[in-house]
Amino acid sequence: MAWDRDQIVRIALDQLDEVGLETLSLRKLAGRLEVHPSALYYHFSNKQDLLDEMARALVQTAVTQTPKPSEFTTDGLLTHLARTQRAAIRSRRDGGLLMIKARPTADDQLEYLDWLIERLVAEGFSVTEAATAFTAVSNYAIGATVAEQQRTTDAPADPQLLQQHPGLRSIAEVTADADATFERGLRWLLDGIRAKP
Amino acid sequence: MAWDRDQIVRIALDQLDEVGLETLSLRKLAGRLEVHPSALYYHFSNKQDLLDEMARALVQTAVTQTPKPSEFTTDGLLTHLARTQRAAIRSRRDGGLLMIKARPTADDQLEYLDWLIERLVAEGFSVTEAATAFTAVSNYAIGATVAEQQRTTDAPADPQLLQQHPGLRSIAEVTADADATFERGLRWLLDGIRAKP
DNA sequence: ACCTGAACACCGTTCAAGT
DNA sequence: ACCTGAACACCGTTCAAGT
Repeated sequence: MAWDRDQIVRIALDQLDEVGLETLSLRKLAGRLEVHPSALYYHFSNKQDLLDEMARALVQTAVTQTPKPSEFTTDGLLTHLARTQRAAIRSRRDGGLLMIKARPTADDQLEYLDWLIERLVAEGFSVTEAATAFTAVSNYAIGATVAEQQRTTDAPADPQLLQQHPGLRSIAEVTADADATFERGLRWLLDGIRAKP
Repeated sequence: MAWDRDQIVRIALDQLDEVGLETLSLRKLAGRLEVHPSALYYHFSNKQDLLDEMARALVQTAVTQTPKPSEFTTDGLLTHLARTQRAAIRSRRDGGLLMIKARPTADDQLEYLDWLIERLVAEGFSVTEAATAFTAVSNYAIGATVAEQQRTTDAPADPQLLQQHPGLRSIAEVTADADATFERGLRWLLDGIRAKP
């Protein structure tokens, strides 16, 4: 059996789902491939290179799988962007940490990015506004989804703390519905963007 | 010389600034303290415990140092929240990664949180709205600042890619002014929150 | 209370060599 | 082209023991 990059990335993503990013190691991955650890350095220049490829795979499948906006309005486009980022992160355990630690530059993501900014400009944005809006929405989506994902990974909040801090309790109650919280914040941001100035 | 937790945390934060989170190790920290690695386990139950304490220190000094809002309006309160999160992250190398990997529960941060939600309710928010707004602003601030910080850590984008992708180029140009990008996205979000519904 | 010393079970990475 | 095998310089953590 001779492995190639894509196969190794797929199996590395399986390992990620099972053990998490912290415990993901080249040595264990090599063990699963029934190959010596050093063999991985034929396919990847180092661990970071593998992580970059894994993140690229997440984004790529999220871009293709998230339903395209039915209308190319500002709202439709930016909502699609946000949901795509969220889907990419949620598709794997520790997907958020992976996306943060990996360098960007997924090739088809760049096409998507160019296309989206171009369409925003067609909707009446200046290039600067379009790029700023893209950045804001993307950062919101990633921030919200990473927090949401960490919440499932971390231990639940101490009940006694919840008792003592009504603010914390109300946040815990609200964020229990991750979808609604994400969408509401997104809508607020989009409302502001639509109003500009 | 006998160390205590606070001293060790301070020196660990210095080490973080010098070597980054990836290369921060208990062994090197022990070396700097002129102590055997195992000695750290007298003060901290494990590495995560130390990281939690480091994150707590970041947030604590950011909360005390960020100028309090002059007016307790919705805008003033939430802007203060966002800038505090950003200041905490930016205060140290890889501060964003640290805050994401650390469990929350800084004690005075909880007081601040309760106070802020209470004040938002006094401004006419329902508890659910206040908690959702808090979450949205906090997630935006963290997402934006982590991205901003990674940008300084990672290698700059390949000039050839910038040439080929006008969308990417416009984003690079916009995010070069990190302050302006952060503040503009924040204002959009706050505009949407103020408009509710 | 605070630390030493030794040990255990791991890591990522390099490099020469094999087929 | 794809991998082995050995080695290097590291990790976090445990535990008995010292002072």
